Amino acid sequence: MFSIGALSRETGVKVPTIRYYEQMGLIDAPARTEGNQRRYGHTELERLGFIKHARDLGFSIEAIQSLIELQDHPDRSCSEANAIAAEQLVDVRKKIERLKRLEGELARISDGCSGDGTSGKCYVLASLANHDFCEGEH
Amino acid sequence: MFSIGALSRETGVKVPTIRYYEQMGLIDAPARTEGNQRRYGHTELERLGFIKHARDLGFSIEAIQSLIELQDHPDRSCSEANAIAAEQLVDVRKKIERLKRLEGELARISDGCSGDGTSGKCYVLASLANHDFCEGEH
DNA sequence: GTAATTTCTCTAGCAGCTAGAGGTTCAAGA
DNA sequence: TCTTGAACCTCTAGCTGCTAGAGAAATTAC
Repeated sequence: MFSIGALSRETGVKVPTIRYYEQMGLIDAPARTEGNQRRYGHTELERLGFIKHARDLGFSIEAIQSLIELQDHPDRSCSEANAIAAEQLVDVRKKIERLKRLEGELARISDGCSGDGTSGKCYVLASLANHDFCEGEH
Repeated sequence: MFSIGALSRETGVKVPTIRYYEQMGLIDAPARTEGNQRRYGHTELERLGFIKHARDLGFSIEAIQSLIELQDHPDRSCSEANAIAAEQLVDVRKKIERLKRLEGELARISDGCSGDGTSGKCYVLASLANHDFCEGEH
C-alpha cells in the first residue's frame, strides 16, 4: 500500500494534484487508515499513470474521464476512444499551425529591431501598433 | 467619441474584456458621460489595437504592460522591448517543439487503432496505460 | 517517548477572460 | 416630447487545471 506521497513519487504527479483528481472523479476515493490517511494499491497506481500520460499528451480532464469510462467497460466499441484521440490530434495540429504563423511574425518583428535605438523608433513597438506591418493573418 | 460597444466593434475586443483591461491597468480609465458611461477617443482606440495585436501574438498581460510603459516613454532605449519580443519568440518556439512531439505520438497512437474493435483491446487505451508504447519523451 | 515529517481539510489564488443578475442610461422612431 | 428597446453600469461568480497556505492530526524514525 502506498501513501499519497509515495504514489506521488512513483507517478510524478504532485500530492495536491492527486487529491484534485480524486475530487474531479478521475480516480476513486481510496481506502483510508484509521487515522484517515489515503492508502493506494496497484490499481490506483496504474490509473494515475494513465491519467498522467494522457495529461502529458494534452488531453483535457473531461476527455480523460471519457477514456476512463471506456477503459472500465472493455466490451464497448473503441470508436469513441479513437475519436477522442483523433480530435486531440486535430487540436494539436491546429495549435501548431497557429504558433508557426506567430513564430514567423515574431521573428520578423524581432529581427527588425536591433535593440540599440530609442523606443520612439522601435520596430517592435511600431509593428504592434500597426497591423499593416504584418505579413499574414493571426 | 466611441461608446464601449463601438470601440469593441472597431477593435474586435469584447466589451467585458475592455473593462477587464481597464481594471488591469492596460488602458486608462476613460472619460464618462453624465450618466456614467465610458466614452473613448482615438488614443484609446489605438492603444486597444496595440493590446489586441500583442495578445493575438501571445504576449502576456504583464509583458504588454511593460511594452506600453516603453511606448509612453519614446526616449528610452528599446532594448527591453526587443528582449520581450525575443523572449516571446523563444517561448513560442518551445511550444511548437513540444506540440510537434505530441503530434507524432498522437498520430502513432491514433493510427494504431482502427476504431472497430472493443475498448478492451484498444490501442489508444493501451498506449495511454503503458508508456513503453511511446517512441519519444513527452 | 519525542521530534520531524507527512498527511488531513479547507479556503483562496493564478491567467485571462466570460456569464449573469439587477438596475440605469441612451438613441431612435412615433 | 414620450416611449421603447438596446446598450450600458457594477458586482459577483465561474471556467481550466492546478498551486499555495493555514492550522491541526497522524505517522514514522530515532
